[in-house]
Amino acid sequence: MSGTIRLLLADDQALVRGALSALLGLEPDLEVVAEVGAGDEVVPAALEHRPDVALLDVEMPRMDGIEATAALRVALPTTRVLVVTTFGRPGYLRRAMQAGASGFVVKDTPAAQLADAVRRVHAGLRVVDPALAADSLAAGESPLSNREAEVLRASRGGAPVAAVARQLHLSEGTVRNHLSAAIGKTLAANRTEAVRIADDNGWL
Amino acid sequence: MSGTIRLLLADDQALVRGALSALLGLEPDLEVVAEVGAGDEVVPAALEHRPDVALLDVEMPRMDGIEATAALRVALPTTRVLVVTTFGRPGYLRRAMQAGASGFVVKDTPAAQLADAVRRVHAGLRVVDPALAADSLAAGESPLSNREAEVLRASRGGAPVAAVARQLHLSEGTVRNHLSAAIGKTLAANRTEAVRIADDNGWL
DNA sequence: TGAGCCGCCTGACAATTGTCACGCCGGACC
DNA sequence: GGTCCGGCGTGACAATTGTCAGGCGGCTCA
Repeated sequence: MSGTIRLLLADDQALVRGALSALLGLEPDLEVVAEVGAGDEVVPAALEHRPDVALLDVEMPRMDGIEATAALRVALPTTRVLVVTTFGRPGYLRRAMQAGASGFVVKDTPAAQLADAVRRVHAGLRVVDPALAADSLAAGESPLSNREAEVLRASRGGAPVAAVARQLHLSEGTVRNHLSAAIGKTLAANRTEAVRIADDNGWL
Repeated sequence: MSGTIRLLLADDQALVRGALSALLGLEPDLEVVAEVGAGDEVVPAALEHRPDVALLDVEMPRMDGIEATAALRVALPTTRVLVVTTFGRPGYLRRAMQAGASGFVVKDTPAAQLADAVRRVHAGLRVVDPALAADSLAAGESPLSNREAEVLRASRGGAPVAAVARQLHLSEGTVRNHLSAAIGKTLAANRTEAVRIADDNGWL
C-alpha cells in the first residue's frame, strides 16, 4: 500500500465531478486517477486504473450507482466503495450497503468531511450519516410486493392504467388492484402520491 | 478593479458548494469570498463581502436562485450573476435572464469551462449554452394562463381536486376546467403528465 | 393431509377526474 | 357604440381511477 489513496470518481454532472476532483486533489494523501460520467463506465475504468476507493453517485445514466457498486465488488473486491448521493432516501442507503458499499454520504455534508470519509473507508471502516441511518431503520424494508412496485414504476410518468396493463400483460382490473394495494401501504390518497412516497423512500 | 475576481457561491448542497470553491480557488485570478446555502442569504452576504460575480444555483430552499438574482440586481447592481443549475429547463433560462442574470450554465458542462464563464461574465459578456438557448427559443413563453399554472402548482403532489379547490377558493368544476385546459396546452393525457411537462419546461 | 396465509389475478361497483357547453366580464379594435 | 377576443368561473356528463369481494395456486406448519 503506497502513501497515497487512489480514487475513482463517478458522477453524471461533469461540473460536479470536476469540482469534487479539485476538492479531493487538495489533500496530499489523495489522488484522483479516473473520472467517469455513467454507471456502466465504472468497472472498465476501475480495471484499468485500480483505484483504492471509488466514489459513486447514485443518479447516473444507463446504470445507477447501486448496480455499479455491486458490479464493482464482483470485478474488483479490493476496491472499496463510498456512495455519494443527492437524496438521502432510506432505501438507497439500505440497498447500497447490501450491494457492498463501505460508506454512504449525502451531498449536504460539509465539504471538509469528505476527505475524512474517504480515508476511513480506505482504512476499512464503515461511514454512514447517523441521522440517515436512523431514518433507514425507521422506514425499514419496502412493504411493497414485486408486482406492486413494478406497477408503480410503470405509472411514474402518469401513464393511464390501460397503458400499464398493456406493458405488463395484465388486465386493467389487476393493475388497478395492485395500485390500490400500493396506495394503501404507502398511506397515500392517490397513485400520484403513492409514486412520490415510494420513490422518496427508495422503494422503486 | 483589482487583479482578482471576487466570487460569491450559493448552492444548497454543502459538498457541491465546497467542491466548486476548491475548483475555482485553483485559479489564481479568482477568489471565493463568501458561500451561502439558501437563496435568502445571498443579498446579506453580498452586501457584506461585495463580490464581483455571484454564482447562484436555481434549486435552493426558502428563495430560489432566480428570485435571488432579481433581489441581488436591485441591492447590488454592479455584482454580475452567473446562474448554475442542474436542470436545463428552458423556462429557467428565460426567467433567469429576465431577472438580470449575465450567464446561465448547466452542471453538465465540463469543469474546465466554469472559470472561463466566470471571467467572461465579469468582463460584461453574456454566457449561455448555445444548445440550451435553442431549446429555450423553441419552447417559447409559457402557454399557460395564471390560473392554470396556479392550479397545476397546487396539484403537484397529487392532491385531489377537492383539496385544490378549497386551497384556491374555487369550485371543483373550475379547478377541473383549468386542469383540462392545461392538459390540452401541454399535450398531456393526465394532470400528472401535465404537471411533469410544465415543470420540465420551467412553466411553474 | 389439510388449514391458514400470501401473492397474484379478475370483474363489478363507487368515487374521482377530464371534457364540454355555457355565462360573465374587461380590453382591443373598428 | 358594437364586435370580437381571451381569461375566468360553473355545472352536467363521460371516462378514468380506486375499492371491494372473490378465485386460484404455492408455501409453511402442525
